[in-house]
Amino acid sequence: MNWVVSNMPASEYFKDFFQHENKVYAQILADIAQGIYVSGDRLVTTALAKRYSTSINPIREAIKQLEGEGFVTSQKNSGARVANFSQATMRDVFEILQLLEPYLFDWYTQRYTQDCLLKLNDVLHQMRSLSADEHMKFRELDTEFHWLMYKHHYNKSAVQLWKKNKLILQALHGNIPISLARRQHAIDEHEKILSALVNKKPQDAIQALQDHITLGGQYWSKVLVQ
Amino acid sequence: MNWVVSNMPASEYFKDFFQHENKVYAQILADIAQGIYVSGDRLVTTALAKRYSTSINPIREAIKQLEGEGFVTSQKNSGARVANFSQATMRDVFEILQLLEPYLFDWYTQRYTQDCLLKLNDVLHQMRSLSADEHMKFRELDTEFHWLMYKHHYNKSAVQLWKKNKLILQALHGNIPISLARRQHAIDEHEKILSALVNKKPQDAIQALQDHITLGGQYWSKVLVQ
DNA sequence: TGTAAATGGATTATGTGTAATTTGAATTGG
DNA sequence: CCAATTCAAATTACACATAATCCATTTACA
Repeated sequence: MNWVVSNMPASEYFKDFFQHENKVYAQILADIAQGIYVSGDRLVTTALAKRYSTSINPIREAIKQLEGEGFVTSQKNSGARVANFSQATMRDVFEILQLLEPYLFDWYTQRYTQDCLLKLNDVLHQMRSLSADEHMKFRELDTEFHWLMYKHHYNKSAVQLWKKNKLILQALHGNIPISLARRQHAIDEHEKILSALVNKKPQDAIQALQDHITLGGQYWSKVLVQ
Repeated sequence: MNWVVSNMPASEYFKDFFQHENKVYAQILADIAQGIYVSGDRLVTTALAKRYSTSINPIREAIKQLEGEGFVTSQKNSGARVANFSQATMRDVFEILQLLEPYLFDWYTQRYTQDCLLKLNDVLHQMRSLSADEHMKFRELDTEFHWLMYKHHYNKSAVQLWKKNKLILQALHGNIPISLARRQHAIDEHEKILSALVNKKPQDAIQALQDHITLGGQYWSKVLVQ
């Protein structure tokens, strides 16, 4: 466990992704997403209270909330731990995303404006211009690309669910670097989605999105096997 | 707000649906599902502490967990309320169920045994033999029918998600009676699913399930409009 | 002597009481 | 009739007491 206090980077269109009024809750979650606490780590209330300079109760409540969201598990009289994000979990998460994303995306294909596409293009441009070692930043931009398309969907529960599963993936990936090949593929896939949107071919866009998710899932399951 | 302490009925195959080690949490959730607390009701910690004869902290933690699960919303310094289960929420929930159920069911169509089908048939038989006024019991059996098919799915997050959304629906329906016509239709739809399974026609079964969900959604959205 | 059970102390979770800040509504005054 | 103030009630945070768990060491027995 690493004791650097996390400091989520926030790009322009991405600020709203991690925001939460409860400071302690947001910090713990960000620390889980950043891999400062990893799967299975104990979350000792007294230690966290010191770390975030508050008392035990706020910590306990934040942990309970995270437990409700599935990021944390706890056993009676034996405290809380970061949830077991195993390989099986990743398969589960990917399968849920595979259900959700086309659903969320479908709405977007009927509502997007020129301005939206410009923003997407901007993010894509940032992805291209990243240096080879900025893995975290790349993943963040990838998520941001999708976030821009889903965030205004009318089904807020579905959007929240997507966010939650994305965060779990982020926690699972941790700091594992992405291969440059996969990065290029991801950029290409995003490009394909974007161009289908520009050319007003929603069916192609949906197909491209589904391919993108499947390929991403395949890549990560291979990487995490070893 | 009605102050009868809830007492969830539990049929044979359904016991595991509401079980939770935390007594206070389970009680509050059951009370929300039963409509004892309805959408928008304040959850005053001191009152709940008296009601469940405990102190404020356990109540606060249970509420935080329920907040994480989406059953409760809270504003800073202004306490917690039962989440706003509006009509829009119902549409959202149905749409998520529409994504989830075929996914969960697909696995079942490849794994069910003769014994499973007998249980399903048993539940169906109970549904048929209910008296006209047992609305709650009917809905419970309906849920149980689906629960039997999904509970053993490998994707536990998806199963939990399904449960959560089912509970929200239950809270939304509250004690609204079901028309006898809809009851008969529901029975017919279940019958169709079951017979497709018996005849080993998984595609037909999945189609029947999708129809069943769509028709249920249509019925309830009409009922809740007035 | 080796292994398993038992013991005990330290650590941590859980539950209760209490003080302080905030809220929201009723009351008062203009 | 509207605005400011006051006051009760509830939330929040904190300190403390109790109870359970964990881990290392010791003890008992084959």
